[in-house]
Amino acid sequence: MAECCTPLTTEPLTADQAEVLSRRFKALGDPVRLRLLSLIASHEGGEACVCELTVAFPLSGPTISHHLRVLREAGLIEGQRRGTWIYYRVLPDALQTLSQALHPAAALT
Amino acid sequence: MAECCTPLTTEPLTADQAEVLSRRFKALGDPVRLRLLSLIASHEGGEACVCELTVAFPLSGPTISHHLRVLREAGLIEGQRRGTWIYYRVLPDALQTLSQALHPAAALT
DNA sequence: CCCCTGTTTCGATAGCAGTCGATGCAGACC
DNA sequence: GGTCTGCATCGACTGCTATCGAAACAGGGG
Repeated sequence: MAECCTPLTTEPLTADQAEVLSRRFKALGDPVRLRLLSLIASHEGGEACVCELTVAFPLSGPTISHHLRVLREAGLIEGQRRGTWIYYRVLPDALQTLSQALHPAAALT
Repeated sequence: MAECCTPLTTEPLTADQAEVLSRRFKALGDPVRLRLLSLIASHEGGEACVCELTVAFPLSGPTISHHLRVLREAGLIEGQRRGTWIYYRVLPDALQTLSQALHPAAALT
């Protein structure tokens, strides 16, 4: 699974580690997805309904659904159906993994 | 310039902030670029020559040069010519900005 | 049971991104 | 000065991606 908690600044990434990380960073490499993630994460209760997300952008429903799927398949969010609506929630571990990977590791003497 | 030191988990990103951040994340969304960045950052002295980077991948010189340009234009690295060789160095502030943006902000009560 | 709403999936299209070979440019060395 | 090496840029090709409208699917309510 190539888990990586070591900052990429301390030692070179292996090809496998880079593959895993880049997959997630690529998911963040779109302004719409970044705002979707931010909307979900900062929403009350840590989760948001797709209907709330859709109205926040001048984009069609399928497009929002597509971006949510990209985020979901990158392991950054997960969805849960409750009755009529589907609620999305951020997976904090994924964010932390990325945040740690980018940590400048200023401790390099 | 839409600087953002607030984690995207605490409040929704504006469109401008998302534009700036996504530009950098997109640059990280490729395994080759991620490994290039890691190679540069973890290299002795914090900088690496292009010639060392090129031989680390089964890719052509122009392709490596292209990826370095993407990283450079994203503000993640900078290059400096010294004699025959060009040395690239990581800009730590950029990494820290991204790392902070992704911080899970577990402090949300 | 049928419809209505919310969400995803499908198919198509236009634009972007990764890769290469060829070429150009800047220093170094003879 | 000519040439050789290191690196960047150019032009082209291929594959991926963002977006949409149309259609399918899932629950809820009449």
